[in-house]
Amino acid sequence: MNVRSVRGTHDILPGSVELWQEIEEKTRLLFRRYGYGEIRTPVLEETNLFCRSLGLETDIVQKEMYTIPARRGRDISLRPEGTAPVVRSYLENHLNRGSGLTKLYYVGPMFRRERPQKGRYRQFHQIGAEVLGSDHPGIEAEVMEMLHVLLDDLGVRGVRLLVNSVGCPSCRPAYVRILQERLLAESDLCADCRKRSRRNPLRVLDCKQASCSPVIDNLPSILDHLCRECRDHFRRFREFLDLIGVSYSVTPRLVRGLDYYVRTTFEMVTDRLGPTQNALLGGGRYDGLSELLEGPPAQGFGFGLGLERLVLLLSRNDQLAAGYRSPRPEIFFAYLNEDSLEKAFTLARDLRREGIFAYLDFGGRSLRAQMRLANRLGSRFVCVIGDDEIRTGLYSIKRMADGTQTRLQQGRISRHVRSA
RNA sequence: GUGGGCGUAGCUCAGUCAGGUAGAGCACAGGGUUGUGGCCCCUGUGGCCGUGGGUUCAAGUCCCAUCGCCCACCCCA
Repeated sequence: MNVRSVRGTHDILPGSVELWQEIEEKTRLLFRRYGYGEIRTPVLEETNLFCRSLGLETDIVQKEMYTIPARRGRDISLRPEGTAPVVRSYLENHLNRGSGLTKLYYVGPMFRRERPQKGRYRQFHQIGAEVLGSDHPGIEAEVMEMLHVLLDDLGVRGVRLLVNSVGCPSCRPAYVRILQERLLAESDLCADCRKRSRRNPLRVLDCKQASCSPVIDNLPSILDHLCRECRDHFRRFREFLDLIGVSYSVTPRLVRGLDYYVRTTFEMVTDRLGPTQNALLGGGRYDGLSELLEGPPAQGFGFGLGLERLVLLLSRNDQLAAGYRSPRPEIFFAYLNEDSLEKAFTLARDLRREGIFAYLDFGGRSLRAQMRLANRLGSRFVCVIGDDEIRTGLYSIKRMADGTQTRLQQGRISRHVRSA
């Protein structure tokens, strides 16, 4: 076949889609308990939305967006992430009216034009949640606790929570200057880091090159340069985490890619996805984002979780992935000729109307082949229809488990299937 | 964008080193059983050997190019 799915995109087929459904169902149920409402925003947004919110220097904006040219200045792009669209919708639809706190979650596809790799695709899916209208550190801990419960519910083990504070506009610039001075004086950095040192020094902290590690380890920590408010916020946040009993490690090197983050940032990582694709989910606070979009001040906090990565983790967990079996027919109608097919056709319809899973094959197979099919599908009963049955009005019903067979009147079939 | 691996039946893969009629298992279809599944046995369908070019009497196999998939780097979910 010469038509294939586009690079980096994948079909989710029966047999694996059920795991996705289970994840989504558990998520919806849980998030509802925490007061989140679902929001569905368009997959297309003005390119500008992402340029302004994520930052022009980010990889996403620089090279990873699928952009469709449109009227000058109004190009549109497939969304590369979920937070900016939610905030856009929040502002556009005045969702802040009424209560001070707005909790929203979403599930859907995101698009980034990168080289596909294990756990990273061009169309991928995220579950995300955003809390708008509060800058309280407690809500941050609540989100993490909720995620903790979700992963636990799903049977994900071995996930570590990393937390950090990246400061705010009043303290971060000073730190970045100090950092940059130190970095420009260093000679043992990789080529990328030398570039980053000039353009975006914070990103150096994220470098995974082994050769850069010793240098990075000796750099000043942002946590030592937070302003009083940020320091208090971060301390309070950790107190709440302790209170709920969620364990974490403070990771000053955790900077994250997007410009809009302030104060608390976090990731949940696992070593079961490889050394670099280790982030299962990530997020943080973005109090200035609304203003970047020319909205009124509005604090925000949220996360995005990579569904493909979650599925990858769970697929190795036999009880969830390998345990799936397609639904088994309760009764399979096998027929011998065209007349009996018509009878089977109407009988199947009647039983389905009673809520029974009735299976009828149109492959023109021999009776033997139909029996084999019924067996392979795991049907509990098979009804064989031939001239005898039509003449007498008594239908042969075979229980596949033990091979016993009885003859029943049409009206009795459903009860028989149900009872056994 | 850079590097590595792999493209042979619907699926999983042998065959490539040493050029000589295209293979196995599973799946599918028919039969052994004229109206009855599983186990077993027999038979059968199914391949531009990714694509194009080159070398050769002869290419799945050697050479060149190209496309695709996977993995890794970068970065992230």
